[in-house]
Amino acid sequence: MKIDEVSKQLGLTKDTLRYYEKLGLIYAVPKSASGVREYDDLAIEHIKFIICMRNTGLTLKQIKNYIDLYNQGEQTHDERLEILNAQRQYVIEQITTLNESLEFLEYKIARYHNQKN
Amino acid sequence: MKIDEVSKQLGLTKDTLRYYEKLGLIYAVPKSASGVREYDDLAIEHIKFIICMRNTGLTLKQIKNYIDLYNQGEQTHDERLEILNAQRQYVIEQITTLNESLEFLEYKIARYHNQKN
DNA sequence: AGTTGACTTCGAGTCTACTCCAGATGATAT
DNA sequence: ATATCATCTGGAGTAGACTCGAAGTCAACT
Repeated sequence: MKIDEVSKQLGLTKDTLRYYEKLGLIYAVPKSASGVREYDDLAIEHIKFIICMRNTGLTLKQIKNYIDLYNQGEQTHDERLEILNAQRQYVIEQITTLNESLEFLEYKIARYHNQKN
Repeated sequence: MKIDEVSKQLGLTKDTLRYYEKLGLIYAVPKSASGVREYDDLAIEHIKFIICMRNTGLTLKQIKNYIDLYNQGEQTHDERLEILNAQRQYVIEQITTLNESLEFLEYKIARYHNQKN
């Protein structure tokens, strides 16, 4: 798959895909002899992982850090587990906050329908 | 309440509180004769509203727009309702996305505990 | 009276995450 | 063969949300 198709499939712009690669977030994107990226399944999975982590609120720097740890191998196992656990906790908090905001929005909307605002 | 106490209570820095006011997000913060802010209950509620809207993913500009509409009175009723409804929908989507990310994180964490990674 | 500490304004600087542009190269269609 | 199109690199620019520093003011304590 070339960059345009990946872009459409994953919802990132082509610039963003190249930007992530430049930051070192995506390694091992195969390139043709003339330098054109040819994304394989591994690269796609890798990008999906980045999108997922980004959705949880990690910065690109933090994601890079995680990937670097991963590449350092077994010795960073515990540190990576800690990151995942912390992020899990953070996601739970975010969901709680969003549920509260949702309730508040629905309360407001109900009031709007009662012409009270 | 002076700015330092508000800052601690709401979790925004003093700079951020002044910044929001400068953007026109918080109006009517009473000031003492010498120009010191003295936040009252109305101002606090107002800031809590801003934090809540920000948590749903609205930009400060969008929040400002909503507040401006509000200040224009009854004639913007429908437009404001539309904004709230759209944001409600967006929050629901965010919760869905976060739940998916949570599942993925838990799957990863489980694998880590099985020594598979 | 002087010092301390919290407040003020204003403008500039920072960080994150893109986003865009220029100029070059290469593959494909007519 | 030439035109079109997508891709490439490198670097600059942008948007959003702060964050900081300088210089000044004011209230309260010693």
